[in-house]
Amino acid sequence: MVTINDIAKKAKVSKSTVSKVINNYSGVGDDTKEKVLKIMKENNYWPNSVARSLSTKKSYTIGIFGPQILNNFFFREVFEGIEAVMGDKGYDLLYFTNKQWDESWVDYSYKEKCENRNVDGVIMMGYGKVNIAQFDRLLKSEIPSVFIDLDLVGSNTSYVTSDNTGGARKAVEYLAKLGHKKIAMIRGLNGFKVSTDRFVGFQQSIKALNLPYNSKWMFDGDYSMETGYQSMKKILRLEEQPTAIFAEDLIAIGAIKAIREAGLNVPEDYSVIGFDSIEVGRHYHLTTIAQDQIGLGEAASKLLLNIIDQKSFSPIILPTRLIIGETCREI
Amino acid sequence: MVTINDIAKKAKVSKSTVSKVINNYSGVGDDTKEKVLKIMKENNYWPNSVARSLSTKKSYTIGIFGPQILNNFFFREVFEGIEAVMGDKGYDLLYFTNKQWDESWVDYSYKEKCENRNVDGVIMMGYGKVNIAQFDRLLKSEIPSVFIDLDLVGSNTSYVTSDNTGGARKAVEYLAKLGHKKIAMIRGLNGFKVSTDRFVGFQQSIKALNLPYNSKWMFDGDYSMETGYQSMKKILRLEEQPTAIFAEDLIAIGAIKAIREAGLNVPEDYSVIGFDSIEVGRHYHLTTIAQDQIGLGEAASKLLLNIIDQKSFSPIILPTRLIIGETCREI
DNA sequence: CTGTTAGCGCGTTCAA
DNA sequence: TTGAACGCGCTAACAG
Repeated sequence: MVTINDIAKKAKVSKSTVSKVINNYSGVGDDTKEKVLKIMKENNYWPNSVARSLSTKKSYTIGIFGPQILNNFFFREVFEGIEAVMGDKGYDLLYFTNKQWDESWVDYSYKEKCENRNVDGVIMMGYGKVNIAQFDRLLKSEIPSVFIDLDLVGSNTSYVTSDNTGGARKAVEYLAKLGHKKIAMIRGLNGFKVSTDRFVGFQQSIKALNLPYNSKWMFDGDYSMETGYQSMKKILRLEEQPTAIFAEDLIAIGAIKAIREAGLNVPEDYSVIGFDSIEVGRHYHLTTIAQDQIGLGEAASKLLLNIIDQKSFSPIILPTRLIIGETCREI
Repeated sequence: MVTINDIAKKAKVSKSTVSKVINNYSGVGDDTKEKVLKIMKENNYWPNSVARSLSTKKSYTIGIFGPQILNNFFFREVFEGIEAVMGDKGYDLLYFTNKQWDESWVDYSYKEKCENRNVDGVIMMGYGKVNIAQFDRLLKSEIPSVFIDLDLVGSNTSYVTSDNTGGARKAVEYLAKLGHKKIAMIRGLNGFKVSTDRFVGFQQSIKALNLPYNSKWMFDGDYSMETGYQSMKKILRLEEQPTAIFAEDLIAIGAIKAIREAGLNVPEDYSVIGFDSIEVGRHYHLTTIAQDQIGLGEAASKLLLNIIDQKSFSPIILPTRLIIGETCREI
């Protein structure tokens, strides 16, 4: 590896002069500067980030934590948005694996892992209310951090999320416009803010539109097709039937599967509206409330960069959008 | 941030003694060792990786390059395998964004980017034959590297891939067993080794089984539903019709769409067999040749660790598996 | 405008 | 068994 010393020797100057050229500082003669630049290029030289960050405390690295990122098609798109913005600004991304240091640390040592790698900031995604206690030391530290879909704030912490409450209202309002009054909701992701918010929005609209609320039409589960499938089977056995189902995309797909297995059809027998707009949903022509996943990643990145620059740390709430597919009908 | 000096002072020993404790070296008294360990724990101390890698040249970081990783559901699963193995071994993953240093570098500076970040090794994925020239400096360097689906070898370079040739043969053999003789193939990913290999396997089987080969049944395109859709529309207009279609999953799904739009059915009118076994395919009950994506990531990681340890660098070819869905029928 | 020196946090000789 | 001194590659004060 070619180092600053190599360049200095070849250019017959001191390494601090080379350093000044690298950082484009003033106080270097035009001819020496040119000479140094020439030799740098000839040798494919670029200053080592690791050594650099040791003395500057700036690594141009953003840490990423998330227990479910890689096997989740939602976060995959968020990641895409992060990459675009951070790449433009000259940052690389350090994905922290689940490696553990010591049994006494388990995986609550976010702060130490960040300090250990000198990251300039960290994006946390895929965590719910249940994990909050784990973030204690991180939140109290000086490390700039942005949470996705978890409303934590602090002097160096903020968050980005979609307008889940408003999105759920949109879903109910759309169904109501089509004439639906009896609406079931299947929730996944228990203990996650997104789920709570959507439930709140659902209830707000039910009340505002004077629609009947029936606790038998409310279901809980995890974020899976299976939850939708099993919940829908229960709905099918109900005496008083809803005419529409509201559920996150993957769950909605499971529900559709159960409906079809029962010899019924969507939207003829039940209208189904999803939430998220994941790729798979498009193959079902699912009517859904879309989030802007890439936008979430971009917004999180810009917010984090602002926090790093000590500019602003106001949370960002992104709007949702109704996408009309073929799974809802007028009744 | 608490450093080795803080610990040394609090324990009233020199920092080199602390260093010896950290690295579990011999030559430290039991009582001093215990005292130091106690103070380390009390202060949530862990040695800084950045500083450490500067002197040891070992960063416990694996670099990841890939132009299409994040928006590709195939590589998402590969990534999952990488994370599992690397996490176990104490490595974190550095995802290189598309940031550029200088117009004269464009994005061919893999070697320098690796050196710049002191990564211990690098996994390259999503590249094809067309990119080979870009890897010249990387391959000639000492940096341990593993390519996924690109057969590059060297003293510190190796690769991992699926048995694409054999997989394609399996597909044709299965169709032949069902009575199909006239088989069309739609290829995506031009310029990529996987595509070439699959085509070779296809032709081998056609020859071995004495099936008719018709150049009008061969189609090229990119890896997209659209390619499948458009190619299938052309097939539908052909005088001499094939009875079965072989194509990568996403392409196969596009073909199915075209078939259905024409008022025909799968597998009644055409049998369709895919390759890859991506998640979306399961929603179509696609018969397909499955690769082990997670296994690819795991194998690449283990191979890279072996190269790092100077153990072995033999390429790894993973077997494929026929998954019988509902898109092929006996004729 | 240029070079010398010290220090970032850690590992590694080599004396003591 | 311990610690002082040096170096990893770079930046930043400070002299000259």
